[in-house]
Amino acid sequence: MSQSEQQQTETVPTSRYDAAMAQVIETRWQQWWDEQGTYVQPNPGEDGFDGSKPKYFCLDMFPYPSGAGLHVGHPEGYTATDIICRYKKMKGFNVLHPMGWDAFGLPAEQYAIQTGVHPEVTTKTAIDNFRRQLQRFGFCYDWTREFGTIDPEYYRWTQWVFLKVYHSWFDPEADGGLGKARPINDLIKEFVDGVRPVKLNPNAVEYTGAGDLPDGTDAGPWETLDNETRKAVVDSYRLAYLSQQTVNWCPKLGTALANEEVKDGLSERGNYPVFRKPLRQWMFRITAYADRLLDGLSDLDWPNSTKTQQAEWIGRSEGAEIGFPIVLPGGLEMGESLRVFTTRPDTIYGATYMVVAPEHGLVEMAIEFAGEDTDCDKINEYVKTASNRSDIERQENKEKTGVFLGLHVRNPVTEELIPVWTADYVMMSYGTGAIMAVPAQDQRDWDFAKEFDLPIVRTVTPPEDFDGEAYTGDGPAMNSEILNGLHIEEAKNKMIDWLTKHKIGAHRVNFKLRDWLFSRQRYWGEPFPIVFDDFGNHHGVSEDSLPVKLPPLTDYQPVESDTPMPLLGKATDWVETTAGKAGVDGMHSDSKVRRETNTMPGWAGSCWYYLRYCDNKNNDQLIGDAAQDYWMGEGGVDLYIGGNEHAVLHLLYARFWHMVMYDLDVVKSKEPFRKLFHQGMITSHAYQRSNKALVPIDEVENRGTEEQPVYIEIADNTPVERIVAKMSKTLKNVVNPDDVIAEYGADTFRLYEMYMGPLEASKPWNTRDIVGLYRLVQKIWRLCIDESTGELRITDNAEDTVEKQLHRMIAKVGSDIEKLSFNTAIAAMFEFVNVAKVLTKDQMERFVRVIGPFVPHVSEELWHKLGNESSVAIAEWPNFEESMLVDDEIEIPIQVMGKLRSKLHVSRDTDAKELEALALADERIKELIEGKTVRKVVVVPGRLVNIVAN
RNA sequence: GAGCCUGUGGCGGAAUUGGUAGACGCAGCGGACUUAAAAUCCGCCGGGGUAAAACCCAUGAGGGUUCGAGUCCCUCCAGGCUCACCA
Repeated sequence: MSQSEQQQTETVPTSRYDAAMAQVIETRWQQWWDEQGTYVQPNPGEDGFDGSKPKYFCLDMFPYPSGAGLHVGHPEGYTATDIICRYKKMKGFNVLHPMGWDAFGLPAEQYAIQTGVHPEVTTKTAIDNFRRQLQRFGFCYDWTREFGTIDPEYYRWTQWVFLKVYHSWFDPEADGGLGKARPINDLIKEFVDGVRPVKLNPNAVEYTGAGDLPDGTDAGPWETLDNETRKAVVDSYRLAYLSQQTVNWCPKLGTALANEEVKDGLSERGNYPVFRKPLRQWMFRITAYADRLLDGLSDLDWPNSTKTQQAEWIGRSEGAEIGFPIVLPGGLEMGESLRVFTTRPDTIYGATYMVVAPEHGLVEMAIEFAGEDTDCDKINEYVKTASNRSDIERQENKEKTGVFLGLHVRNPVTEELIPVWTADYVMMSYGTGAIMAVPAQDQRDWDFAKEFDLPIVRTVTPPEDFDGEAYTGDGPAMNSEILNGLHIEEAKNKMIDWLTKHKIGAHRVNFKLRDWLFSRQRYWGEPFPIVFDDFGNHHGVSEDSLPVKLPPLTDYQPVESDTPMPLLGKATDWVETTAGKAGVDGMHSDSKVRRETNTMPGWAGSCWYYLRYCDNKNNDQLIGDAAQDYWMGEGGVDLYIGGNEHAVLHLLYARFWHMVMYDLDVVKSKEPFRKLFHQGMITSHAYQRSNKALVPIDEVENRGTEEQPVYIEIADNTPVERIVAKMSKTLKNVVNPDDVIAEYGADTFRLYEMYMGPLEASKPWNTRDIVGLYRLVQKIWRLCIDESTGELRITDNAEDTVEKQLHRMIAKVGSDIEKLSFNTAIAAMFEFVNVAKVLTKDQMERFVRVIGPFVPHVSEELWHKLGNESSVAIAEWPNFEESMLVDDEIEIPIQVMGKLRSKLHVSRDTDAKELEALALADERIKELIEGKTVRKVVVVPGRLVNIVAN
């Protein structure tokens, strides 16, 4: 051994906190917690459950276990909830803090197709990897409650909920007009008893099913009807129903997608083009809940932006539905009206033409009753082009196109005949698929009118200096006979009254929200608990034949095609079965049935998972009463943290399921998630060329200094700008949590992510900054442990300033955790270790507990070194004294005219009079106000003095 | 096009909710210890100004309310997110 090496070994302390020690400490305690069951939270009725404690249900959005492993964004939210849960536990709560896997869905299937490995295998591998990674963070999850949405014991209940919804209808009159779901058997009984007229659901506008009954017509007494008609009527009321719908068909993915899964005409997964196509699909009647989904938002402690997004998605707008009598070529009135929805009934005098969507029924009628002015070829051509245009094309090209249908309607207020056009700027899916065009007050109509030379009549007087085109602002009505002079609101009301009185129209509320398309033609999802008989009628299987297990498929390659071919169709043995085997009540057990071959969308499993955590081992019920009463209580989940990318989809769907289950007495809380919080995105850096193109980080070098960097793209020596960008594989700026833990340990990682900034803010990852938090852990260690011996460093003399600072830290950390302000809580820890040089045993025991939620491993290690045998996780949160938080002597700024000029050092409780006197007597102040008149002295005791003098 | 959010040192961010702007961390600079370095400890650290002070400027820009504005109001600029031909 050389001399220098010898010296080195002598100088390196034997017990220094470094990465190697972090690994040892962290894995040791993680194993111990696991053995001890430290984080296992018993349920009501189980051993060790203490019902006297209040509950805290803290939920993370469970991850989708992808093959790529954990992203640094995952532990951000998870560390936050972990800190809160540990804190709440120490404050005496029973804490429910579970974790599971959202494991069905398209990405897993796509990945399986790419790799040729079965999705069940890849998904389970990914889950194991995710679990390992999460456990390495030392999160206090109760792993005995873990499950995946792909577990048959779990999706059994997903299917059970589907059946519940399937066997229900929405009674709009129930609950005093609020409406609620009721069992479908109630409805049938009302039909049988003659209490309710038997007719197709008037609210089921989408229904085009088998019964051949015109919408709204009474079918006659129940007993006179054949089975087919009865079924058609009942089915039209179901909350889960089959419908021929124009859906978003994605040929590349071989499946239909929900509106929510289509962004800018491309599939959210994979970015493939999406086209409109009619398909027979399972739908959820979520529109029945539009009002309740909207109204329920007001009571929730959710971010405003999320509430706004949901409200806008639901898209409630008030206006009128108006009928315009149709006049065929040649002047024949056939007694039918073209119905439109408008938010501006006051502008009806300016309605100079009508537009219907290309898919609207009137287009066919125009061809059927074609006159001289009807160019059938042109119309057919237009409709065909419009349906072939993907949504992206529609959005890219907003130039107005359209064709005159050759027929007219009578404007019911002016009695004038106005032409009817078809154009793709009117959507079949909104309102009635038809509009009255008022070019003077709507820019889109204006553009169309200009394009096709249609008349424009202003009915709202624009301001004198108005030089725009369509005027959408307020002003007195003009050219509007009975409305002239009225402002918009009054005019609207007056017109609606008039329309109602003349039975031409009525007040109407319209929603953007569409019913939820629930079928997918893919393999990796929950099968429907539904079979079809030889006549094509659907039947739910019985509850006790659940789960309907997903059949193993070796060939899960999707068929890229324009016609849907559900993958489960390949499992012929599974599909072709009998009523007895499938478990259909009320059919002969040998009757042949075919199983539904569509699967549920990825959202299904996440719609109710929070409930299952409460009682995940219950084989008889989705959730037991005692568990539900305790954990869900009145308000549901106490805190739900996850990304805002779920602001609409998941959170809206889950609320909908919850409301249905509430109506059907499955759950007792009105809403699932009382408080919601979104963690911000963790971003990274990348470089940007002058043309805004992004450059990966490994293609740029800094040719300047640290202080004045000059970033140059290596390939062509051009300067680029350093910007904040999302982490992505292509930019090569992804950070792997495993690497960070290996270099610094999990405690440092946790501190770093919490110290980056406010939890809700999006913030860039800065590897350089991690060392600051690493040093904090080391300082904590050195404050408590003698590095050279590994023994505790304890003093018998409590120093006043240290004791005071400790109380402050306890108070600050506690209140900051409650506010989810973790960065400032950590700042308080820095301040404490910067002040404290040595602690008494009593002080150390309090200190170690306060840091516990943030750095559980170091805390546990020190806690045990202090002689404790049980976990610090179940220790009590230390108290602080209010009196220790304030200084006896405080500094009071003296301002003159609002500018800081001097300071007073006075006793904390100096009153206003004395402060004023002291301030005016201050040497510096005397100088400044000399020769001036003191107009006013503002004194805020304990805060400041401001002298107004001039 | 509509709605929402954000803008504070070289960087990440604090600011008792209208009351001393820049807590805390990173980076940087100076010093102590060391043969040297690392680690650690002490100090400095928005700009101008001064020997040092005083003082002046400063929270994207401009205006307003107020004894007092990063915080409230109006206009504008920049960036981000969401929705988007929704009648």
